[in-house]
Amino acid sequence: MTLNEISESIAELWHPLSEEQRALLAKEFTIQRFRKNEIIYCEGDRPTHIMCLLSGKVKIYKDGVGGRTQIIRMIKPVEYFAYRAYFANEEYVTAAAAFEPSVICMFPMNIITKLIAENNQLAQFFIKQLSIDLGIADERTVSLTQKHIRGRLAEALLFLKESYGVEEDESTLSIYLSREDLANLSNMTTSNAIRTLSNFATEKLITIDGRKIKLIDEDRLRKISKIG
Amino acid sequence: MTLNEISESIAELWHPLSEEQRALLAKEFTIQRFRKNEIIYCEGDRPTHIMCLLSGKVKIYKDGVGGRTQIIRMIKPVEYFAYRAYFANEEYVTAAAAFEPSVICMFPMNIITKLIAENNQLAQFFIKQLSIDLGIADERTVSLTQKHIRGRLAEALLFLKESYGVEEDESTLSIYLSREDLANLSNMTTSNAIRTLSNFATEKLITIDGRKIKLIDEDRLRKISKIG
DNA sequence: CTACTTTTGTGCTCTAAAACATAATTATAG
DNA sequence: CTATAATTATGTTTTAGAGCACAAAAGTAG
Repeated sequence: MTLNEISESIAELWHPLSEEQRALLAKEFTIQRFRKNEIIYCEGDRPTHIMCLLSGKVKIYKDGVGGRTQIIRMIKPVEYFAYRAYFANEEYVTAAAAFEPSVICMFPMNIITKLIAENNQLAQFFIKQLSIDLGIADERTVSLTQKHIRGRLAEALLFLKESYGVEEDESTLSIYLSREDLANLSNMTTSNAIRTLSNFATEKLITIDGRKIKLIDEDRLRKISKIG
Repeated sequence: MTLNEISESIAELWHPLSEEQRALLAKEFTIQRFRKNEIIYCEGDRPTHIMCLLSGKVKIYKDGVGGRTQIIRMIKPVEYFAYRAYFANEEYVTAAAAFEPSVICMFPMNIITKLIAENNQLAQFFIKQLSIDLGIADERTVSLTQKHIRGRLAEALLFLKESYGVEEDESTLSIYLSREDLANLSNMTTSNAIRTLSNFATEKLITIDGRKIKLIDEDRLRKISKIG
């Protein structure tokens, strides 16, 4: 990957910078590849780099009580992640892993902090991004605690379409998740994810072929998601 | 309240500013009083001011499906709130109300935005605050979805002590919540809050006298909260 | 003081979802 | 290719917690 290709991808971080600042950043970043299911960072680790997902798919998750895992959010290209803990001066409270082979660009956080101090537009980018994410987190708390299983699964399916899009047929989700990941995303047990998914298929809301999920009746899915 | 007293209170916003910037802010802020249970803003409202709670207690909450309410976070003096939606360029996704008579200082967000653009320390204050809040939201999501009722209630009681402190006896919570608010804070029905609370009393973890709650065995409460 | 509303407390019932059990199918490794 | 593990599928049981009913207590208003 050339520096040019990369600077295309990391636009939001890159654009606000002066030539000098870009030179500094260009000298310091590294690119790292992760295999399917490889862990990127763990809960309790000390954050050192901001990460930008160049290609692939990444989950941010948290292991809770009794071996259950909650997927907190999912990252798609070209999003930034892994910086919250550093700004809060904490260790990571979540973990991150790659769903699929992923390429990640890493910038040392101390450089980013320096650039933020010099460059107000960059500061504002982070303020906005954090604000958006906090709003999503608040919404999600209520969805996950109050909606019923069907509502939560419908929401998850629609979210996956929104985030990662569909294949050429316009309806097959581009992300292939295991039933377990789908369960961890929508706060239910794996067996309930399997059961509810096949109920949705029986009701002709979706079709399933292994991990391929095709959304057939989005309107009704939306309704199910909404009423909970 | 004199400007001096106020500038004491709103330190985090005030300190980073230059004389000129302080003058601007001093000209523009307003003070507003809210009665017990009065609504401060609603979901769907357009945000215009950042608020700083000078005295009193405020809840940020969200009404979900089927008439259930979730308390998302609680504000104590002297904390800032109500700014997230503006930064994200959204309407409020939550509502806010006063638990008790509260005094709130309001600054127009367009002034704050201007000050942020000029003053990098102020930008960094918001980056840090948002980062901390996002971490709390992530933790909370997992607690609320995975812990059992007893764990969630124990967590809520400990949180209330942490946030609002205790009275002179060193163990009575300074905040007097209705059972319903306690339920909405810990994601359960009112009857389960009542029941679980009186179980805790029977087990000598707490004593209850109306809305006065005294924490007796904090260690065990912590254990109950931890194991879920 | 009396009437009315809201909050708290307790018992009982019901149900959504977890837990468990067991196949069948599909990957993965040796 | 075979053995082993992981994932998916389905049926059954169990249970945590919601829902409902009702009474007592405490606020609030007229």
